[in-house]
Amino acid sequence: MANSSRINEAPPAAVAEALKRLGRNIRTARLRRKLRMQDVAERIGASRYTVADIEKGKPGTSMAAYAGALWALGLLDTMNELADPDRDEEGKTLESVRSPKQAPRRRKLDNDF
Amino acid sequence: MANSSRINEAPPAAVAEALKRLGRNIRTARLRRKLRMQDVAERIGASRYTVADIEKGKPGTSMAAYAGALWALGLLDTMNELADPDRDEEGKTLESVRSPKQAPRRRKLDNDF
DNA sequence: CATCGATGTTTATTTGAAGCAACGTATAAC
DNA sequence: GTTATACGTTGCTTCAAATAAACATCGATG
Repeated sequence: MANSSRINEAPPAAVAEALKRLGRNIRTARLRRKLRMQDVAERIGASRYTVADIEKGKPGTSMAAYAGALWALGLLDTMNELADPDRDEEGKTLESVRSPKQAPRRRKLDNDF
Repeated sequence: MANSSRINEAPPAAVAEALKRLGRNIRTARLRRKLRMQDVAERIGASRYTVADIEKGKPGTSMAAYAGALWALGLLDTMNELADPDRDEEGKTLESVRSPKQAPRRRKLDNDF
């Protein structure tokens, strides 16, 4: 990354916690399968240091690295439900009759929410 | 070569597809909530270009950016099941009686798996 | 309890992610 | 149809993600 964005430098607590839990889950799955960090690294074409970052829940590490780790462990299918529109009940309620391809226009000094 | 890892440059097809689906899901959720890319960007402290990358499923974009987008849309809880050890039936089967904190040692020329 | 591989940590280096500005296109609101 | 805004895309700059080497520590296994 470059100009350091807040989401990577200091993510909201809920996000940071979610990443740490994901990292712990990935580590648990790896150890259950008796694989070394390097084994996972080789399967996804990365270094063992990147796998270590994933298991620490490092925010700035790439999405592909995380997804690749899941893939290497045979857990990629657990990603399919992520933000699944069919399960997004709140979203379905909010949706209007039509499905716009763009967000609605805002007035210049629209300071809502 | 420093920053270029295969997982970011050319992820496995299954991983690339999972990321694109996730990006589409996030876009659907955003539009249902009638938010602009910039609205989501401001909530997570990033630029609209990063949100655009997320919705395209760009592999190299940070995990925190993806998780932050889910958080901004109230969908972070869908991440809790990711690689959940309790649901990892294959992992539980593979696990030995004890839970080692390290992967087993390998011989030097161990070329298995 | 000794060995040696797995993992943590540091440092240095390189490359690409992220920001930003600018321009063009698409679309929704009128 | 007109217009203001959302979105797509490109080129450029900046700085952190990723790598690798080196060393320390942890821990599985005999």
